[in-house]
Amino acid sequence: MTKKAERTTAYIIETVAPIFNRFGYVGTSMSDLTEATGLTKGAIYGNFENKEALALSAFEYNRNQLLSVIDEKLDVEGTAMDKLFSLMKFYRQYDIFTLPMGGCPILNVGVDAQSNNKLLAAAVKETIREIEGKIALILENGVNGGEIHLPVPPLQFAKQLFTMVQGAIAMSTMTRDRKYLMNTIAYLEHLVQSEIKKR
Amino acid sequence: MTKKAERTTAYIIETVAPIFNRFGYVGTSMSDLTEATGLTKGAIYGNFENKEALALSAFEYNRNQLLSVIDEKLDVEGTAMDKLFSLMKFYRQYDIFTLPMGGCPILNVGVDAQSNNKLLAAAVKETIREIEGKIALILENGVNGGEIHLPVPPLQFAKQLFTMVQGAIAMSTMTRDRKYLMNTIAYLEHLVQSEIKKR
DNA sequence: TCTGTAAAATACCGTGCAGTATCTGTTTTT
DNA sequence: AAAAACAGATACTGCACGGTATTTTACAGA
Repeated sequence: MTKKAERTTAYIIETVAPIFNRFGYVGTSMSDLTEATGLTKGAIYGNFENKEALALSAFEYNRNQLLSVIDEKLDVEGTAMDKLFSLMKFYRQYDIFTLPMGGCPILNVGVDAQSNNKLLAAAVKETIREIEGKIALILENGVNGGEIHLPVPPLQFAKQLFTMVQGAIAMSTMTRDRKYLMNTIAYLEHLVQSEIKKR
Repeated sequence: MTKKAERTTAYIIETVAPIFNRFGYVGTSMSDLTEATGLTKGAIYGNFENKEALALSAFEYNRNQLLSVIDEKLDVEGTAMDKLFSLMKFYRQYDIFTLPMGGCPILNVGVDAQSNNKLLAAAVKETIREIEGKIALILENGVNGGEIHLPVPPLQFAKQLFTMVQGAIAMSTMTRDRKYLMNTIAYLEHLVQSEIKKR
């Protein structure tokens, strides 16, 4: 059986992660966290060195959730095109997916931490790199299999795709209008279909 | 001659605007502002009701700077295509343009204020609406003049364009890599050229 | 130059912050 | 079941926060 402290640590992280993501690093106080967890400061500081370490763990928790869903969506059976469409279908619902975690962790933490917390900012940067890499890999396999052709190198195309997706997320977040997400993904599906698929 | 207080108010706003934009509403303390301005709390609170009112004025100051540059770029002599390219050229340098104001005010405030400050969040939403409207107007004139054709209504096309631009801004900001901006704008120029220009 | 007023400086609230030393209760091990 | 180890609660620290009442200074109009 897992140790008591391990379970408490896990409980704290999953409770605290959406709060940090939603209100930001400076916008979240330790008393917000004791209130949400029902634990005292003693319990939290017994499991985490300080606020920054907790915030980092919280981001990593959200990030891991996101990365595993992306892996799952890209791991579907089929062609590179099937995988890409599977990912697009996921992003069409991205606002709903990220609702329980308090919004897009990449956007929220990426913007919030930019000037307030170098550690978090670096973690976001790395996460972006990873996602772009995953998409690029699919594209590369598609090219090598003779299934698709790209006007630019796979990684650059992946970056372009992800930039547009992230733009849609940003606009949907700021305006609270999910049409940005829907319309952008629809456009990207059209783009992928008509631009890179060999006929 | 302008009254003393008016000049002080203006001085406070322009000094404080980049700080609020950079560090966010909760991330900026009144003592940060007294330090930056060289004024005391008495001076600041004599000119602004409270921190929130000051933050709102600061955002409006940045927003107005941005909107007037956009107006200027869209007011160039020539066709709708000329105007669009003029705007794209501006966004290619957007990171440099926004450097003295502490980053993109739409992205920074839009994300930061989302859960911390309804007033600011609403102001951002309205600013987005205005910019989209300005772009849509150019597109509409281009369509009416028989210069361009659009696959969707002007406002929707404007929203799509702006979403991609904002995505590039977000990615450049988060990764501190301006290539996202360059590549995305290059793509958009190609898109505009090939998709909507009548030949 | 004098004087009334407007503007800015000062000194001070009360509160909430992150963090901690210590104590108590609970597991786990023997 | 007793001892040892660990987890969590309590109570507290010093400090920085936003905001304000009051005093001092600078300025404009006569």
